[in-house]
Amino acid sequence: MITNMKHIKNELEQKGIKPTYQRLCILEYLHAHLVHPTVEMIYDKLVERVPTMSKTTVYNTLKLLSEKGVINEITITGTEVRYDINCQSHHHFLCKKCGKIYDVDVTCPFANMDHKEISGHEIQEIHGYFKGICKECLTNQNNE
Amino acid sequence: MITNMKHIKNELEQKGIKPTYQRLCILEYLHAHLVHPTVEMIYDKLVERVPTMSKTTVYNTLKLLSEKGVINEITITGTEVRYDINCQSHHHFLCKKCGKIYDVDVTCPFANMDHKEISGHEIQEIHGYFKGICKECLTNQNNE
DNA sequence: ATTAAATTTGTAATGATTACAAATATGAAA
DNA sequence: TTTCATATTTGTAATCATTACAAATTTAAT
Repeated sequence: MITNMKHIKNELEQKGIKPTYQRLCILEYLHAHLVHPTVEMIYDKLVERVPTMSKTTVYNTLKLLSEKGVINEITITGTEVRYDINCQSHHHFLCKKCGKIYDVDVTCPFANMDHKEISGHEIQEIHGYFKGICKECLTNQNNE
Repeated sequence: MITNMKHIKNELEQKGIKPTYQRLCILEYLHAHLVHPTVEMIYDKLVERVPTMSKTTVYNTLKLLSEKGVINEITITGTEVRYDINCQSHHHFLCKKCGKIYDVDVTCPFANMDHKEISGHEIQEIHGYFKGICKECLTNQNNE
């Protein structure tokens, strides 16, 4: 996947978002880090390169990108929002032990749902996720 | 559904949870209020009947019940956890406008999944939800 | 260069949740 | 029943994520 600044600038412009430097940095970070980072993680890394970066800007930008459909909010943990670039529909797996979120390769069962409503409610987003113990933690358990 | 205290006491005992008065009250409340309440909502109502009830107890109890599989944590909103008695597998719809969470009557596509693992991760919970604008808010919009 | 609008920034406030220790209730043993 | 150990509950203080807000800065158009 080509994710240089020029492409990211295009991505923002196509969605009608003014491509400011901060926004470019934040979106680039998400393209480069597909581990579903928190606001904290994004801010901590970016502030190293861009010392004037403010955490409020990270919040504002993520909110804007989310509203415009560029990224997704992942609300699995209940304590903090994680962020994901909005690519093809996929699901997530949250490890209850280490807290890591994995992409899961199951095709969303509702992705090709012809109707965009359910019980009269207008559907805008479809989410699915699993919780449990991840592969890595399972093998670690056996070695203890 | 019969949800008197005796049945709720049994429910707790069968799961190996000591049926204290506070726990009975909290679980009874969840049985009687299937609107996916927050901790705040549960506490505010119960403290009227049981003035000594502490919010920490509500937190502790909900955590315990959740760990024992008696109830489910719903982490759709990202800002607060909602609670649900753990009945048959179902999905949820969150209205982005009014914040209400509806039960949605779609059979979980993964419910009868024969394998309890995915990509090597051990599956303990399966969740699915939709976000959008609910029926009620849609009709209200048209009247404004 | 000027000005208005949009964006960014820092700080303070809010709200949910957790930590923790004291108080209380429970249940078994004497 | 009394005593003692353990589990539970309670209240307060701390923490952590998020939001509110106004001042500072940047941007874009005139």
